[in-house]
Amino acid sequence: MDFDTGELSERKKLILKSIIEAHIKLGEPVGSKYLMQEANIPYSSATIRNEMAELEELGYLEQPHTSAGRVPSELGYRFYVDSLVQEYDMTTKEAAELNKMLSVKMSEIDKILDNATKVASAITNYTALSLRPRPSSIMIKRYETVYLDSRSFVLIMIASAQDTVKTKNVKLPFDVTKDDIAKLSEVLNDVLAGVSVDNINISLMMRMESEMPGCPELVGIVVKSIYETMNELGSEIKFEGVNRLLQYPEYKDIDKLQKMLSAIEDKDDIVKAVSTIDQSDDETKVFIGSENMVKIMDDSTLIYKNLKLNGKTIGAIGIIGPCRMDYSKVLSTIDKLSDEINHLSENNLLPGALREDKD
Amino acid sequence: MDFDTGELSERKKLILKSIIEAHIKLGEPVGSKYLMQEANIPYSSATIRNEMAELEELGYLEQPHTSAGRVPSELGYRFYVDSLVQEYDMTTKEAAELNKMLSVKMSEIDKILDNATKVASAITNYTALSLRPRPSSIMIKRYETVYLDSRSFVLIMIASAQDTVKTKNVKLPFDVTKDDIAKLSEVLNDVLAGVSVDNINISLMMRMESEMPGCPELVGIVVKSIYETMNELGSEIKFEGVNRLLQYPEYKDIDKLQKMLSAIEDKDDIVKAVSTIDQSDDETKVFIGSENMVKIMDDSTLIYKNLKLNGKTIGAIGIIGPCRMDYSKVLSTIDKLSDEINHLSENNLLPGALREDKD
DNA sequence: ATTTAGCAGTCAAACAAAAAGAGTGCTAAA
DNA sequence: TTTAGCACTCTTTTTGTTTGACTGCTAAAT
Repeated sequence: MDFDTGELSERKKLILKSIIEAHIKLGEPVGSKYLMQEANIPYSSATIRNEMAELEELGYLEQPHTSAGRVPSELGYRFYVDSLVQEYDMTTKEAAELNKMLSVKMSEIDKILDNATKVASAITNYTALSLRPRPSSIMIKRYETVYLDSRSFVLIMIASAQDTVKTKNVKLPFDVTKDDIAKLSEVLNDVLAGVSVDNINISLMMRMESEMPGCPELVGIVVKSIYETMNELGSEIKFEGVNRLLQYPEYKDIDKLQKMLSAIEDKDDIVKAVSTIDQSDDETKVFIGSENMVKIMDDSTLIYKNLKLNGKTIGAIGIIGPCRMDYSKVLSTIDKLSDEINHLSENNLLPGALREDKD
Repeated sequence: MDFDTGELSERKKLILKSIIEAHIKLGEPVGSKYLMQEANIPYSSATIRNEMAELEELGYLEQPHTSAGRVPSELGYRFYVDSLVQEYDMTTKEAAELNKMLSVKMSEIDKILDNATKVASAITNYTALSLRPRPSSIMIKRYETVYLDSRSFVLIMIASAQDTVKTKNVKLPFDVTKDDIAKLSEVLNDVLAGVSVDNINISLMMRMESEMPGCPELVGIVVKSIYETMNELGSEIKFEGVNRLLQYPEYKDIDKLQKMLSAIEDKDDIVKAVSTIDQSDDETKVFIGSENMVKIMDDSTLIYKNLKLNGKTIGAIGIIGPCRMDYSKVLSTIDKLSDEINHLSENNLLPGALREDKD
C-alpha cells in the first residue's frame, strides 16, 4: 500500500501506462489477464487486479461495468499526456512526405475544379468528385508484349512517371500469330516510346502499320489501349463532401459505408471507370447502380459531366450518391455549373487559367 | 391490361413516378396504402397493388421481401431519368450562391493552412481542422447594452460583416448600476464603433475609462468580451479527413458519429471554443473529453496548436479523435508541422504570403 | 507483509424463441 | 374494371436464456 503522497508508485505507473497504451491500441477495456500475459507485467493477475482497483479509486481508471476490464478515465489520459507519454520519432519517410505535401501548389485549373466540386457538393448535398485529366506530358517509356493465344495478348507499359507499370489484357476480333505480337512490341518501342499522348497522330500510326506488314489491323486497337492507359495514369481525382453520404440511410449500414469509402479512398477503380468516358463528350452521363463500372459501387449512382473552358475539356465533375438520388436537382446543378464555368472564361475572370494548364 | 407494346399506360407511369419520387424522398419501400393516401393516386390500394405487380413483372419495380412495399429497380430509375424526370428550377438564391462560391479565391495563408490540415490528417490518420483567425478588418459598428441585475448585463454587438448580431452575457465581479450600463453603451459607441480589433489599444481604453468616472473597471472586462466576439465572428474553420473518424470503433455507433459530424458541420460551437484560446500561445494544447469546450464532443480529444509564420500567428491547426488517441504520434506530428511551416517562411518558399494576409 | 491461486458473483454480449406489424396476393362482390 | 376483405409471408421488435469475461474476496504460500 502506498503512502498517499499524491505520487504513484512505479508499479502503478507501469500498470497505468500499459493499460492506456493497450487501450489506445485495441480500443477495448483492458483486463488483468491481458496485462500479465501480453503486456509482460511481472506480477500475477491478482496483484495487478489489486493495483487496478486502487488506480480506479484514485480516479485514473474506470470500469464500464462490473465484469469488464478497466478503461482510462479522463484523469488517466491527462496524467498520461502530462507525464507518461514518450516522444514519437517520425520516420524519415513520414517527414519527407510531410515536406512534400506542404509545398504542393495548385494550378488555376485545379482551383476551378476544386471550387466546382465544393459547390456541387454543397448544393446537391451529395458527395462530389472532380477529375483532372492527365497532363499532356505523360508518356510510356517502354512496351512489352506477352502472347496468350491467337485472339489475346498482354500489353505491358512502363510509364515515365515514377516508373509505374501498367498491364492491359487486349482481346482481338481476329487471329494473330506469336510473331505478330513479338513484332508489335518491337515496333511500339521503335515508334511510340517516349512520345506523349497528344503527339500520337495518324502519321505515326501509319508508320507503324507499314512496319507491321503481317498484321496492320493491330495498330489501331493497341493505340486505343495505350491511350486509355495514359488517361488513367495521369488522372487526378478529388472528392468533396464525403461525409454527406452519412445522411442517407443506405449508408447507415457501416459496412456499405465502408465499402463506398474504401472505393473513394482507393481512387484507382473510380479513375479507371471514369477514364473510359470520352473526354470530348458534352452530355451529362448517368450511371445507375450496376451500370456503374466500379463493381463495389453497384448500388450507388454516379452522375458525370465533362467541364469545358473555352471549348477545351479541362476536366470533369461528378456526383456520387444512392440510386434514389434527387436526379432532378443533381442534373440541373451539374448543368448549371458547367455553363457557369464556361462563362467564367468568357468574362475573363480567370486570366491565365489556360496558360497554367500543363504542369 | 396493356398490350405489350413496350409503352406504359399513363396510369402506370403515374404510379411509377410516384413510387420513385416517394422512395427518393423517404428512402423506404413504398406501399400501396401510402400511394393512395399520401401521393393522391385516385384508385384504391387494391388497384394500385395490381398495377404495382405488373410494373414489377415488367422489371421497373422490385420487392425487397414478400411483405414489403416496392422499390424502384435500376430499370425503373433508368426509365425515370430518361423520360419521367422534370427539370428542377434552381432558385435564384441557389444560383447566386453557386456563382459566389465559384469565384472564391484563396489567399496564400489559406493555402498553407489547407495544406497543413491535409498533411496532419493524412499522417495522423485522424480528422484535422484549421482555424483562420479573423481578418484584422473586422469591426463592430454599433453597441447596445441591456441591464440585467447589479452583477450582469447583456452586450449586443452589430458587426460590419453582413450586419451579424452577436450577444454576450457579461457577468461582473462587482456591483454596477443601471446608469453605469447605459453610460457604457454610450461610451462604446463613441470610442469603439467602427474601430477594428487590432486598433483597440491602451490609449482608447484609457479614454473610455476617463469617460466613465462611475465605473472605470467595466472597461477592461467589456473589451475582453468584445475581443472574443470579434475572434469568433471572423474566424473560418475547415476540416479535413472527416471520414477517418469511421475507422475508430468509438464512432461505429452511428449516433455518436452523427453527433460528432453535426458538431463539425455546425462549426459554430467549435469556432467559439477554439477562439477562446489565446492566439499568441505557443504551446500545444490537449483537451481531453469534457475538458473540451464543445459539450457535444465530450468524449473526444482535441489537440490544438497555433501556427506562426515569421513570428506572426497566421492561424491554428487541430486534430480531433477519440480520447484514446495516439497522443505520442499526434503531438509530434503537430509540432513537426508547425516547425516546418516556420521554415517555409525562412526559406522564402512562399513569397508574398504575408502580403495577402488581410483579405 | 506481499503475493498468488482459486472460486463465487456479476453483467454484457450472443443467441434463440415468440409476438407484433406491415404489406402483399388473391377471391369474391360491387 | 374496380374494390373490400382476409389469409399469408416475412421483417422487426421484444423477451428470455445461455455463455463467457473479468472482477473481488478469501485463504494459502512466499
